[in-house]
Amino acid sequence: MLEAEAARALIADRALYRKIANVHAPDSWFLKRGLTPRMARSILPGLALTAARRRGKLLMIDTASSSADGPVLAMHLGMSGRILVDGEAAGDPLLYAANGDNPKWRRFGLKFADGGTLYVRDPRRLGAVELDPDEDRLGPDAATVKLGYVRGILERSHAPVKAVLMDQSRIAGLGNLLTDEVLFRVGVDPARVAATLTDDEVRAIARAISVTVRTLGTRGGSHTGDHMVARFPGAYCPRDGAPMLRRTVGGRTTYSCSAHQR
DNA sequence: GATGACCTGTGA
DNA sequence: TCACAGGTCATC
Repeated sequence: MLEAEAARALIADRALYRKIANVHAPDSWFLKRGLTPRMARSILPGLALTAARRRGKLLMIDTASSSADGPVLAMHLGMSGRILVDGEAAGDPLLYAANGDNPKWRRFGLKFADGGTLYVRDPRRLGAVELDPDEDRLGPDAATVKLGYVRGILERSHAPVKAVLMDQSRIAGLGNLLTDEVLFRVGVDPARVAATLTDDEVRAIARAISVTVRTLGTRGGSHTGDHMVARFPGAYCPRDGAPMLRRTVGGRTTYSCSAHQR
């Protein structure tokens, strides 16, 4: 989600009000929910980008012709995707992904009438492009969730707290690393059953979500390694020196401190 | 709600 | 050669 925000800012900064001349869509598998390369090539040229929005990890770019609004161009970066505008990427290098520039990793792109480009570079092909996405499949964005809402979803779930926080239909934007970071900061074990959290813990979590998203968000992305959670086998907690635990929680590799996360 | 598939580059 | 990383989706 932090990468998505960096990408959104890059697009807002550099790609708005530029008219699409051509569409590069060499990978039909990368287009989702019925969109085909042929459709993209017939619909998008002639439109200009008018706004760059984001909900969780989903990037949404509004388009318009001179006379009417066009479709919303939605892009998902998966875990290894990046946006490049005129060949330049936003944010820092990714932690778990290739950062080279093999042309075959360009899964989708727009060529602007002024000669510039916007590309999605995604080595692992887990990203996606679609038109007019259903935004409501996502919960409220993590940057704006309120205490009452967080309390509501936590107290009525018997899943591990980490699984609840990572569920995009409940809160949009918290991925594996960011969720570990939030729980590390508040000292809560990711495997705790959500409904058993105390009100103090729920408050701390709600607060940590917005603080963490904001403080890490100003530094480019959650894959940059700019974290307190030490994510490698045999690591020790940077806060108290206790051994870090490596487990699977909510279906994902999870690191937590054996001492201060309870 | 939990699990495995999807996909592919990386490093051992 | 193989385990592993991640977000999302279909399936149990």
